[in-house]
Amino acid sequence: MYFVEVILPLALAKTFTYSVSEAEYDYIQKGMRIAVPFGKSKIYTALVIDLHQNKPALYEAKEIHQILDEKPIVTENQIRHWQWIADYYMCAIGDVYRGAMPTALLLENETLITQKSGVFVDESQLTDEEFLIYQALQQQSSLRIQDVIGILNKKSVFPVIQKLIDKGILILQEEIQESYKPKLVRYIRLHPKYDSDQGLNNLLSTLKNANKQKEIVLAYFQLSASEKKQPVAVKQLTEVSGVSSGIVKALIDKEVFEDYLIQEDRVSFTGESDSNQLQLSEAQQKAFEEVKASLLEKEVCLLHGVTSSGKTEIYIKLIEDYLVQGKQVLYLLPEIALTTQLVTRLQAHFGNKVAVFHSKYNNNERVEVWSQVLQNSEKAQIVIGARSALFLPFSNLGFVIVDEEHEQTFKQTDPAPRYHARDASIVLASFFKAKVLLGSATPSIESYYNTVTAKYGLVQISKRYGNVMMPEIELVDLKDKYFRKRMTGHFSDVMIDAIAVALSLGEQVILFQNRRGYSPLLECMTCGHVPQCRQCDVSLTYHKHKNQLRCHYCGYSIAKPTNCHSCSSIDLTTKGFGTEQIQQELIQLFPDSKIGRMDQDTTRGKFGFERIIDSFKNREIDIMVGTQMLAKGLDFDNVSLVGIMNADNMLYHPDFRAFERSFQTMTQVAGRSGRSEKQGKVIIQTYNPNHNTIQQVTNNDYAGMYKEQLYDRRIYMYPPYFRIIKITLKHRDFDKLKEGSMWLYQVLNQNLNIPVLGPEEPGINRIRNEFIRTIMIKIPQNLSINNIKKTIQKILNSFDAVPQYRVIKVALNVDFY
DNA sequence: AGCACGCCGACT
DNA sequence: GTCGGCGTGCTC
Repeated sequence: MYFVEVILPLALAKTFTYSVSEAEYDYIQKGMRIAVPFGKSKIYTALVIDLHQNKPALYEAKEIHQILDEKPIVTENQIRHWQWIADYYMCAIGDVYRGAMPTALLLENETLITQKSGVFVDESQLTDEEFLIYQALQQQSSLRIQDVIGILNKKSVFPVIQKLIDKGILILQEEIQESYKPKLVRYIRLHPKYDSDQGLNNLLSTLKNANKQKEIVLAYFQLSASEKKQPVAVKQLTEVSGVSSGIVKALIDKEVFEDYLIQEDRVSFTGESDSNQLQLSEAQQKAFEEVKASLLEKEVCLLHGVTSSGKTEIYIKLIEDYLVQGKQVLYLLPEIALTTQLVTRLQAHFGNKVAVFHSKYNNNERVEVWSQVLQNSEKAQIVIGARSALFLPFSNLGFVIVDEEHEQTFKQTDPAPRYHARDASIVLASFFKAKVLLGSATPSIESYYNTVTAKYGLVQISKRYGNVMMPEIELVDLKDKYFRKRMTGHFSDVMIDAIAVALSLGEQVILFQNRRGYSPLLECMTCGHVPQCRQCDVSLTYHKHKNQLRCHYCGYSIAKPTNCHSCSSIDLTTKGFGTEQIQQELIQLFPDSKIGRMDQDTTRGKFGFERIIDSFKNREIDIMVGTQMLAKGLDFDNVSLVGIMNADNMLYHPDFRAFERSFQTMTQVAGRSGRSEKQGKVIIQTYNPNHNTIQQVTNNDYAGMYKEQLYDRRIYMYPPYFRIIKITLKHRDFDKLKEGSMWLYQVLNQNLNIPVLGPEEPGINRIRNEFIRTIMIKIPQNLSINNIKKTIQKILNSFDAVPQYRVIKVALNVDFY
């Protein structure tokens, strides 16, 4: 009796046991995928994590369906890492497995319905519905369940299908197919019979009367000569010669050419690495050596360098060191939008050793990077990616860089696993005894605290690269400006003058407004009614360009109403403002300038972001208006002015990190200003010019911000002194949710003996028709987090055992960000 | 998580 | 009478 232990891509805490034959047992290795039947009709891609001979006592193990791999595609270190993530972030290992694998490697079955062959069918014996299915099968050989639902126009199609099976007309087939298809490129070469000179002469004479064909042959010779014996692709040939592929085909038929296929990487980069030695500035060189020294002693080092201090060059130097040792390097970025810039820079040094992995890559591309990393291939020595890149099958990881370490996008919030890529990568690195470098101009309070307690090393750069000065920051008091009527729309006179000066000098301007859309609200002037989302507890946002109202939580949209839904008044007005309105106002103020906008609405699609960035870099745009997307590590060399339209809406978020984040965002946006020969300028419009955080931004006072925030965190019991677990409960029934969350709160509070807060109704208390309550648990640093998690898990299990409450959806967020 | 089974209201 | 609503329980 032989068995395998597998994990399934489902939110189930357990592993499952299947039986295998002796031959299969000998063949299968840990880390291979197998297809297994699960439940009545499903087939899932399971991952083998163990092989054994212990027959389960309580149930009969099913047999596996098929083996999908020839070699393991998941390493033991990965499984160990996934297990750590599941334990630490309190989710099922199946959640991690599903989130970690490229979807193309995780196939489910599809039930196909086909007609039983050689059976006589008496059509008069069929009901109308049965006849419809039968008829459809005369057109196509097989139907999917989804197709049948369409044909019958109803959901419960299984009874009908079952009857047809009983009548012996249909059979069901379970299909599971690899969806990864290697990319094949068609190449062409001269037929061997023309290899000799004699053959060549023959060839030219046979083509004497075929001009087009002769052109192609000549183009072929040209290409094969210039490409230094490189194979010639058909596509290339038709492009160069300008002749249609039909003529190529004619020549293949004539046996002048022969074609062949080569499997090609979708994700390869052409381009040579320059052998130029990267020259570090004195400050960079010093930082580089300090980081190296620090990493000799500690596993993790924080590189705190002000904006534009040239951290990337230091990373590159460090990467070189690890590549020399033959190690793999993982470079994590908060935003996939930033990868293009970085990839270009890294390729200039490392050529084809750079691979990219992120969620905007399509399935096939992701599978290719996965297998290159697995094979420790030359092409994937350096992997750049967003947080999910940390799930790749590294075998020889030596160095991890987490750039813009403070960014909250490193923490996954919605589907489980709710992991923090920075923290999870530190654990991953420890499995390989690899080193980690965190980089930021505005480190998170947590990471900086870890350097103060000497857990991490710390290296600082306080000067910008090339001795560029830090920008000069000017505050504009909005209260005063409105009082003295010096405002035009949302622009103060100071801001308008500064923009005009910058434009007149041919310099570019960035304006930051942390809210997209035209204006958040549409309000009725007669009755005060504000249109709300039907499914969520939020007001709809007005988007002028599309003339519609949209919900930013669920995407629901309606056309802009002409009169109030409540009182039918036509006197509607807009309140507040977003990027779109700023853009409109700018067009009025600076009609001769080109104005661009960068936010979620304008950067959709795979290259949306790059397009906008490129046109700004190429100076096709004079003024760029954008949300915090602008704050993330982009380098522009002609921006002399940065304007922050309203600093206050950031400061007053109901969140313990609001001040830290405001400081980070403003400092990062401000950092986009400044050029080599001239000090940059930043103008911040605010109602609170004396606010501590605003002052800290103005004085570039990270230490002051850190000290003040740390004090608050201790007083109010937040990280780094306390770990936070946030529990979110959701249900459509308001009263049931209220009761259930109160029950859970009370039981947690009685059993934990640590601060438990809530159950709280969040500011937005309904999304997609579900009401929401949250409970926060604060765990002091000196207590065992494992024991507390065990207790929480037990309490959640008993919550689930209460019949009224089990329908309430519960989500756990460990280290809530 | 999905999915089937099973028990109740509203309709061809 | 059926269709489909969702509460319940299980999946190796």
